[in-house]
Amino acid sequence: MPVQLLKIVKGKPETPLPSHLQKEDFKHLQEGFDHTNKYFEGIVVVSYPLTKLGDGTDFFKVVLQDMDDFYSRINSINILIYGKMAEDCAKVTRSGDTFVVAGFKLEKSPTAREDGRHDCHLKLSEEAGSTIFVYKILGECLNNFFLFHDFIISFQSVAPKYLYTPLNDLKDGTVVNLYGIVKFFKPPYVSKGTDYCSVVTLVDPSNVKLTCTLFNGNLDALPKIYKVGDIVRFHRIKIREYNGQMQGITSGGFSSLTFDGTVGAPVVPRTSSKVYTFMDEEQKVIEELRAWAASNLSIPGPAAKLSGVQPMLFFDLTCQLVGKAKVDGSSFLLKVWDGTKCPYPTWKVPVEARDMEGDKVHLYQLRKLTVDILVYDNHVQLAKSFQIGSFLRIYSIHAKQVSAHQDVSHLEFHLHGGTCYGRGIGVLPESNPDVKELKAFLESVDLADTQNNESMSSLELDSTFNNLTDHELDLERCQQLSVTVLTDHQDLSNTDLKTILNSTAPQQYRIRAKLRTYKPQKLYQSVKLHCSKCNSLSEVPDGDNFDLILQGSAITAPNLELHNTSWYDSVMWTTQDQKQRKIAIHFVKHDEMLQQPEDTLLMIEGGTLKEIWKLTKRFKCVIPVRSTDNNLELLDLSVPFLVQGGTKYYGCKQCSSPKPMKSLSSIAAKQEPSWEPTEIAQVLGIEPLQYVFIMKFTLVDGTGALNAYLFDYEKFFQIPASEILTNSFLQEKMQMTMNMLCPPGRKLDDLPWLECFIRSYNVRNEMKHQVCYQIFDTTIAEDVV
DNA sequence: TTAGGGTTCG
Repeated sequence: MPVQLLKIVKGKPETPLPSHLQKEDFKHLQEGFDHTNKYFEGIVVVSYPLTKLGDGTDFFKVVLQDMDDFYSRINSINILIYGKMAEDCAKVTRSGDTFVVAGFKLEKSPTAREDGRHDCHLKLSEEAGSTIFVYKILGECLNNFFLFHDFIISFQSVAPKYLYTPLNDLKDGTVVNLYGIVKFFKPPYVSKGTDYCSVVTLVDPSNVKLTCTLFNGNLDALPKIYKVGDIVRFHRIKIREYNGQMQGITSGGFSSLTFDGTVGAPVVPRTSSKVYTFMDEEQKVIEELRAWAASNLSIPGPAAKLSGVQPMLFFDLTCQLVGKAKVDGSSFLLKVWDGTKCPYPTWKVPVEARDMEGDKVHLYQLRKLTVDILVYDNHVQLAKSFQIGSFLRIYSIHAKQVSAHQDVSHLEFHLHGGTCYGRGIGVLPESNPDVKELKAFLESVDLADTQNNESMSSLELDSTFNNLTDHELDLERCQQLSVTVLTDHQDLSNTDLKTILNSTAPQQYRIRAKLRTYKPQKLYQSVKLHCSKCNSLSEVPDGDNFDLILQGSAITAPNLELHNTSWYDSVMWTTQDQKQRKIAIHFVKHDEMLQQPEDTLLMIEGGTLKEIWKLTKRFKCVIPVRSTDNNLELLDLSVPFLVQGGTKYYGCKQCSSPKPMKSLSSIAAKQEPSWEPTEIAQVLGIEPLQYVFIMKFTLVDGTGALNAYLFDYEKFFQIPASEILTNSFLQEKMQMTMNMLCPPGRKLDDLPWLECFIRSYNVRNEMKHQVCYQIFDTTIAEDVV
């Protein structure tokens, strides 16, 4: 058994507690100390039966022993728990469990003299805002997605088991516990009664659906479902027959946990419950449901960005709230952004400046990127309550195309009244992976960029326009200044193209010319892979090929003898579909411990493209592998040897000599493995290919025309070629840049000037000799991109 | 009690 397991068994949970909580020493559990944001941790040495106090309140008492000072004369303290928290806690607590308690009230213990324990006791209840984390003795660990599978599978939990009913086995009039995958949901909305309501349709591997209607006066008590495909666990849901079908409805004591449904994502429950059980079975069930869903349900892909909005359709948007304003009695304005630019003109809802809530400077800075979403009727009350800066997911926004005066149409965003099709709004916590991604993206958005480029993509219906549009102003500017700048050789003077064409190669020139046309016009076709060793260029393989090779490699089952080595932990499961595909994931360890998901490199056998893609959202690096008799190995070099973030890294077939995966263990053993692609490539014997833009510019200056090649990793467009294929924002940025260099439909006179360095060189083969030109040491002017 | 899934008044 690996050594790190003992660390957990001996009562040292590795789980990250909420970061604001600080550990409190046993000896500091005294009156006069401030225990706000403090927690105490101890082992349950005695637990008394659950009882009722005179007023009917449930009461549960345990004794916690301080493990930091085990041999002190006084090292235990009474913990008194009241109400529902007592009931919940009593169900799961056993001697030997570790308790972490926070938000407690400290009082003098009247029984200290008799029981010889601490002279204070701690009182906890849900009403007082207390929190209890219960760690089971056998290595269960809240929040820890790794959960040391092989360890847990070999032990049975000591806690009482809940029974879960499959959805095809529900009976009218019963109260049951169940699991399900969210097939449809309405985010909580204000009902016409006194409560919030959320409607959730679940499905499970029995392929039976169940629609549940959930009510609660407390928004937080309803399941925290963020997207279709999430997995829920409901406890104590009442089953009734309605219109000939089974229906779920909240009953007293209803509680829920929600999990991300993505294969390989951390199994972290989302819940507002202060106490909940979370055992080895949960981990397994969630993983099984994820695997079943991945092969049997079609879970929608990533949601649209504003840059990808389709007119006349409905879409879900993950965004940040920048401003809000009342409009009238039945509608309310949310001003939001997601860092991308909507390619269509969008409306601005006229509101009085004094009614607009939000940071004025921020609203102004983001004015070109924010969109106005008007929400109606039942959504108004909820919308009013949102904090500026919070992250929202707005479900089923209507992108309505409206033709206004002079046939100029614009897009309006409405969240219509009602809850059809899950129409609604939810707040996402900052811990949500989509929010983390969005936040990082928003921070990377350079506002100066969009201010200049704004006019290229849309004519805002904005009263700030004067006689000249920004577009015209830009053109005027371009006619005088160059849209490119030189990064070196400033002393060189210009040479006209005719002189260059009449000269011998090789030479270098500074030129001033206009871009008459360029190839390829479809910019994504300009991205190639380059091997700096053999200087070969190749096309970027498409996903279909990747998928085919993955399917081929999935035919061979993972070799169990290669599982769980000193440097990685392995998990394996079988898909429930007809293919019965076996998937194995090997999580690489560092210093015998698993790292946080965002730092983790994993290897996957038998996964599909979709599964690999999902894993890359959560984990730092994913390497598709296959097993042979003795080793884990890379697949064919037609597929990436590494997927990191959104980028697929390929190796040169000609120059690489792939080594078995165990070569990676040398990086894993390093002080702080950074998992740099170049380093990974090196130990795996891979000569990495670099993404590069290859374009042909036809340049003219009135004296002649020549074709010059652009060979650019990043410098010219200031966009990494490696990211362009997966980042729609960068694609849009590049398209805008090209539109600026070579505005479509313009006469030659109206084109902007480009200052460039070009070098001439000879290309000779048996048949002919040719002089070619390449652009170098040139970049797009800062105020253009 | 409320809602009981299946796009819109604006």
